[in-house]
Amino acid sequence: MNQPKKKDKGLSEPTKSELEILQVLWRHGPNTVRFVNDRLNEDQREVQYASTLKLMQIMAEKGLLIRDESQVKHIYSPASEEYKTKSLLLDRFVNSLFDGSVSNLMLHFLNNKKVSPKELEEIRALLNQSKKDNS
Amino acid sequence: MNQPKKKDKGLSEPTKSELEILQVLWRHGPNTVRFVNDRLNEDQREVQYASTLKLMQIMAEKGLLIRDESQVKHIYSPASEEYKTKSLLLDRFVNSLFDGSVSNLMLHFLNNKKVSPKELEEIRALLNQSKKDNS
DNA sequence: TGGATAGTAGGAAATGTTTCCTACCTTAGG
DNA sequence: CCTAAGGTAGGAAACATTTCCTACTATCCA
Repeated sequence: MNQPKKKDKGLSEPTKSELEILQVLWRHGPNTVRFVNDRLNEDQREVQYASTLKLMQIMAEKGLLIRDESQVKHIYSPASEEYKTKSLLLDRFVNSLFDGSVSNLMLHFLNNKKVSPKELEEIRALLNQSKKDNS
Repeated sequence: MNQPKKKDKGLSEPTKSELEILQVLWRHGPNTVRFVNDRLNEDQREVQYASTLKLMQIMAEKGLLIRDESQVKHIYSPASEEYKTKSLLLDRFVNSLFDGSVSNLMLHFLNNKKVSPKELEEIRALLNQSKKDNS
């Protein structure tokens, strides 16, 4: 009865909808509910303002967002850094689907032609770069 | 009002719990509820038999599983191939978090030291292999 | 000042997911 | 034949997530 209550840090798992909101804030920086809602409606799907508001309020309670109430129009920002949140989600994902192994994931991609030659080349370049850095 | 109802193929998204069940069937092949439930309890977490049964029945209704009722102990098997389901999930994941780009994902990994040197080498080998195959 | 406009807050309800109680059915063994 | 053991089926209930109605408050400007 004490696991899901993580007011501690921004470590709780964002849900799908919550992730959409985080994406907007990551891309465009701290912003108002109005802004986020507009972005969602333009880029993703139709949502009522009140729905977005509610969700962002909940996220603030959960500790996923930080709210600046110093102005009438509250400003929300992600509580945890983008890369941390993504790492968390990525870890869970790779663990659950690919036995925690990124090379398994890559293997899957390669076997299923999910990667364009261009991307392949990019990845190869990345790896070479990291080899240099590490050596 | 007509999108989520996909009795068509096994194309609907498995939920987390559903995925656990699929994993068992992928690893061990078509099996009974009893077998799956035992596996879950051993490998993952405590679940009542009736819960697993219910979930697998629902999955059969949804079209995620196929049920062979010719015997008293029904045999369930995944309706869609492992790689197809994983591709679907992977696609959605990469799209939502990494702009649909695998190299973005790799970049994220590399930047955050989430890959061991050993894994790096494996991936590099995979890439080289695929280079050969394609040329 | 007063009304329109644009916010926030608080429920409540609709959905989606998961869990498991209970009833019933079939089969094997004594 | 009867019973125990082990299946399946059908709800109901507990959560979790999402949506949005409505009330209330602040601000702007005619």
